[in-house]
Amino acid sequence: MIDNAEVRTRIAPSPTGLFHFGSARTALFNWLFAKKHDGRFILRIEDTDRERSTEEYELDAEGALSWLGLGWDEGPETPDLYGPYRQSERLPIYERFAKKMVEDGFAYYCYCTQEELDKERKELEEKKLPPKYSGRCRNLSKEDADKCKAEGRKPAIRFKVPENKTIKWKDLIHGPMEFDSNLIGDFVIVKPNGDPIFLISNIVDDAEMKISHVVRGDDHLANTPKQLMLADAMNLPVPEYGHLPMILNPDRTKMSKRKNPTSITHDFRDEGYLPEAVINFMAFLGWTPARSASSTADAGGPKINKEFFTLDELVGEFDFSQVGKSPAVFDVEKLNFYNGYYIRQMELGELAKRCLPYMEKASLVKKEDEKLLDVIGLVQERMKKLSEAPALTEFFFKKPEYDAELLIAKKSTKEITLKALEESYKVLTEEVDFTRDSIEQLLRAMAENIGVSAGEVLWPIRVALSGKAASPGTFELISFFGKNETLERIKTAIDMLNSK
RNA sequence: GGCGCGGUCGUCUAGAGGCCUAGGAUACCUGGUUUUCAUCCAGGAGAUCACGGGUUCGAAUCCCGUCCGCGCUGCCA
Repeated sequence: MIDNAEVRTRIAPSPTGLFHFGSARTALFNWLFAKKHDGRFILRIEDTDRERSTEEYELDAEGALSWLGLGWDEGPETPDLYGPYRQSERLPIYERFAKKMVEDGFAYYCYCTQEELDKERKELEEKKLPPKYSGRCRNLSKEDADKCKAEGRKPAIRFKVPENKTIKWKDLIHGPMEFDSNLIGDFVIVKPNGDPIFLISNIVDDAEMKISHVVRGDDHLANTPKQLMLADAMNLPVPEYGHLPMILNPDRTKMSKRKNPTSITHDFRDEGYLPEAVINFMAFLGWTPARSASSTADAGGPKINKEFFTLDELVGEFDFSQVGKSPAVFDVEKLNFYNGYYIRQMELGELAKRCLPYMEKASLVKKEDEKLLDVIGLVQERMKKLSEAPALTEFFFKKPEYDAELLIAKKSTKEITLKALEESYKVLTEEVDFTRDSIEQLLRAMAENIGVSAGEVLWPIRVALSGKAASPGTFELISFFGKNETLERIKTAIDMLNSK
C-alpha cells in the first residue's frame, strides 16, 4: 500500500529541445499520481549536457507544463527545500559521489579516447558480438595511468559493473523485472570534462530529492538496472519504478517530430488546441479508467463508457493498475475530436477570449468586443482548433471573394438564382425587423410566393453573404449583418451573376 | 548480434477461464433533422483476439514455442 505522506514524483526534462508530447504525458502521469496521494510533484531540469542545453528550452518546458495545468510544488524557482533543482547547479554533488565511488573501488578512471572506443565497438559489431566495453582501463597500472596523464589525456570515470549479479525490481507497470549484470559493460558516469552522465546525476538527485516513485518512458527500462547498481554502490535509497509504454508514430517507431506534431507549445498550444483536450487525449493513451469509475453500476452491471475527463476527475480515477503495457500510436484525428468537443462545450466569452490572439494576428479584430463574440458564436460548433477562427470568420469582416458559379445551388439554374436574389433583395428592402426568426418567416413565405424551393433561395443568399460553400445558416448571417450590409452583398451577387 | 518490452476493429482501447454471436470511442459509410457545412440522433461496415501447439468440459484470457514490431546496447537523456 502506498503511504500518502511520502509520495514525491518528478518530471526531469532535459532542455535540449522543445518540450515533447511524450514528456508531457510522463509529466501528467507523475502529476496525477502525486495529486492522487496528496504528494508533491517536482520539476527538475537535467541540463548536464552543457553543449545542447539552453535556457530557452528550459523556459519552454515550464511554459508547456504551466499551460497544461501541471503545476509543480518544487522546482528551479523554489530551491529552498531540496534544491537547487537544476543539475548544472548541482555538479559538486555528483562529483563527490563519483569520487567516493572511485575511492571505494566501485568506479575507475578510464583514459580511452573516443577514437579507440569507436574502433573497439566497430570491431565487436563486425564480429556480431555485443558492443560492450572491454574494461581495458579497469585495472590500469599506476605507471600506465601516469603515462596517459603525461600525454595530456583527461580521464572519464567508469562504473565497475559487478559480475554475476541479477538485478531485480518490481515495476509499477510491468511487474517483476530481472537483468543479468554480465550483459552490461562498464559504463561512463562522468565525462572527461567533469560533467556527470544522466545515469548518475539522475539517481543521485532522485535520492537527494526524496523521490518516492520514478515514472518514466519504457525507453529507460534498460537503464534501470544500471541505476540500481549505482544506487547500491553509493548506498542510496531506491525509489519505486514504473515504465510507461511509448507513444509511436503511425509507422510504429518512437514518436518523433519528423513524423508528428510533438512540441506542446509550438504544435499544440500555438496551433489552437485546448489544454483540456490535450490532457484528456493524453490520459487515454495507455490508460483507461477502472470499470467502477466509468460506470455508476457495479463492475458486473452495464458498462457506461465515460470519455471526457477533467484534470480533477483524472486525479480521482488515476491508478497504475489501469495503465496498459503496450505502446500507443499518436492519432491526431482523435485529438481533434476532443478539441472540437471542448470548444463546443466552452462558454462563449471564454472561447472568444482564446480566439482573440489568432484574430488579431490575422488583422481581423483589435479587441474583444460584441462583434467578436457574435462571430465566434456563429462558428463555434464547426471549429476544431482555435487557429481556424480567422479562416472561418474572415468574411464577416471583409467582403467575400468567390466565383459567381457558387451562387447557383445544386439542381438550380442561373435564372432561378437571379430571381431568388432579386426577390429577396426586394422583400428585405421593405423589412425593418432583422431578427433571425422574422427573417426566416419572411424568406420562407417569399420562396413559396415565387414558387421556388427554400433551398434555392437560401443557398444563394448564404453564398452572397459568406462567399463560401460551407458557413453558418442564412438567417443567422442576415440577422448578424443587418439590413445595409445584407442588401449590399446581395446586390453584388446579383451584379456578378448578371455579368457572367 | 545480445538483452528487454510488447502484439484485440485503420487508430485509442474494454477484457483478469464461461457474461464474447469479442463491447465502447474515433475515423469511415448510410439515413434522419437542416438552406450548405457543422452539431445532434439513428443505423452500418470494420478484429480468423499475431501464429502454432498444449492445459481445460470450456481460452482473447493460463503454459510452451514461433513470428513480427519496437526499445536499449553512447563520453545523449
